[in-house]
Amino acid sequence: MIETTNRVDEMSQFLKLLSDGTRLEILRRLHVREHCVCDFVEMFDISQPAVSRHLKLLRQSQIILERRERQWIHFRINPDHPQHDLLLTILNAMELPAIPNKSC
Amino acid sequence: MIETTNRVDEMSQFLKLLSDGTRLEILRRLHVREHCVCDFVEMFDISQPAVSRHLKLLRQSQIILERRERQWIHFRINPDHPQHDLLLTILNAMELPAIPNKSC
DNA sequence: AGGTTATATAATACAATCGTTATATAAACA
DNA sequence: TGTTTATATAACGATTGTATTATATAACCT
Repeated sequence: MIETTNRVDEMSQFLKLLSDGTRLEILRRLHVREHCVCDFVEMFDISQPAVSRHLKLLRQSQIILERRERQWIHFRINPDHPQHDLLLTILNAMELPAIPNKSC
Repeated sequence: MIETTNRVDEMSQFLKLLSDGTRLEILRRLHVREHCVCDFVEMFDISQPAVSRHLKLLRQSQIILERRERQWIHFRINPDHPQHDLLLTILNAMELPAIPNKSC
């Protein structure tokens, strides 16, 4: 049961990281394309340090990767994260369902 | 963007409910079969009121359904919950990967 | 070198979460 | 009716999460 407990703990940790609206929105944007910190600072109604902290949590858990280019730090989703597939499923589940075609 | 924000909020609320080890374990068990409160009280090293509170959160959000039978209350996963498919994906992601057969 | 821009960290306050113990309710049973 | 069993609620405390402001660091530009 230790094996199972670890899996539950890992999953609950992972889901905890996704269970914040700001972080989910960050990931939703990163799913579309790379963004720098300043994009998110503009985007949200919270302080720059608050944004920085959210990004740090996602980075520390390897859900996102960073790349410095001159003075900007760009973030992107890490496709090699163990739960990457699940992340995509969750992000897709937030998209609007496709509008069905009338008469193909 | 209001539409999107709502979707993000709903999802983060949903994931918050799943981001607790005890609740994930409860759901993992309910995925196998119905359980009564007393099963969970035996199973975990927390008090009966603590178990009751976790079940209340899952019930209030309609992730699980309850059924009273004599003095026991039985819980089961609600297959009609809007995020039911996602829940199953998450529960399955916690299972051990199948051991590949050597030479079929 | 000094100023500006981009980002991170520290200190702190507040709110949310999760546990506990004590108590209430509801059904079963003697 | 009184007791036992199953479950829920209330009150409270400890821990964690998330925000803020102030400050530090790092890169770039005169």
